[in-house]
Amino acid sequence: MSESMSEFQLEQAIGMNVNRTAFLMTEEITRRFVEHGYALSAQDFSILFRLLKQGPMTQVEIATLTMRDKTTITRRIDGLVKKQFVERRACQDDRRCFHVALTESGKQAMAKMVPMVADFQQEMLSDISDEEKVVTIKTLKRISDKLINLK
Amino acid sequence: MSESMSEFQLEQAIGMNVNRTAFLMTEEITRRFVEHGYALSAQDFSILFRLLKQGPMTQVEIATLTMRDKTTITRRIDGLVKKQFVERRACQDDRRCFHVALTESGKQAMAKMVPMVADFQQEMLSDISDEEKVVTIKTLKRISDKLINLK
DNA sequence: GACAATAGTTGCAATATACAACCAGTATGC
DNA sequence: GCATACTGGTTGTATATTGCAACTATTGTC
Repeated sequence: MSESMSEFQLEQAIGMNVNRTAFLMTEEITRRFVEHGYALSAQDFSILFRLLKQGPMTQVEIATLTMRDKTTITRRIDGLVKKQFVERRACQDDRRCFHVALTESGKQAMAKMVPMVADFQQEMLSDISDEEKVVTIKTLKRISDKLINLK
Repeated sequence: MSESMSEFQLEQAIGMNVNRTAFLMTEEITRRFVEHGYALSAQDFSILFRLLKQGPMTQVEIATLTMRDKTTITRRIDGLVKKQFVERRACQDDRRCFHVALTESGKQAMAKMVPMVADFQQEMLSDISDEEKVVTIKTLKRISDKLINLK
């Protein structure tokens, strides 16, 4: 069942490679954001990106998608509001919630940042064949799906 | 050169999948550590694993391998010393540095944890073919190598 | 021997996070 | 239609992780 302890190699381990790559990609894209005048975390970018693609959503929806506690999202949205990337709009039919939506300046910022991210990712994959990309993404998805099912 | 903004899909993006998978794997393995009575972060495990495989090393060496500031490592090692997983041994030939080494109880803990991690990773990859595993790890390595060269 | 470099620590601040407790509003059951 | 449960969001608080600046002690270089 289990590999023996002496056989287990960290360098060949999927976990170590996934973590390392995630760390380095996040670091580099954050560096590029800063370089272009956007002080934004990769996490915040992914929230903005979802708002761009899927339109306004409530904080609980964002919390579910990003797998964070809703209190964490309250404070992240506070930060994004302060940076004027998003605004909270009252829901029409439910006075408890907001629709968090990109502002005009948020949209303009995304028009700069999305191509930066797309270029960055293409750059990272430049010498990887299409088939290898597909396999890699499929494998990562299967692992994360499996982990979500465990919860 | 760049994909247009409207074409860029987060779900197909390597960055998003790498991050998500890293987050979920880290969360799950940490949960399993706790479940077995080891309150240890995945980061700390990787330090212990390196000490197990490569033997004692200085804090600066650990900082380089884990890509953290040496002050961060000072405090992580403080924590591992407090948990009695490692000890600082004076270097013979250089009175500035320590060799950080696994203690006996650290080795015993690793004898439990390494199979847990190995099993976990095998479990995650159980329905992935060998070839797909190889491709995935190779792709991740190429990306992280590329990012390290950027620095 | 003076000066630069290195290993490690400490003070400090920033960031990220979640849990508990709470408020306000909505939905359900009877 | 009222009591109760549930839901969306906020605030207080605590914890963890991290790095920079500044420092000490030691070693290496010229």
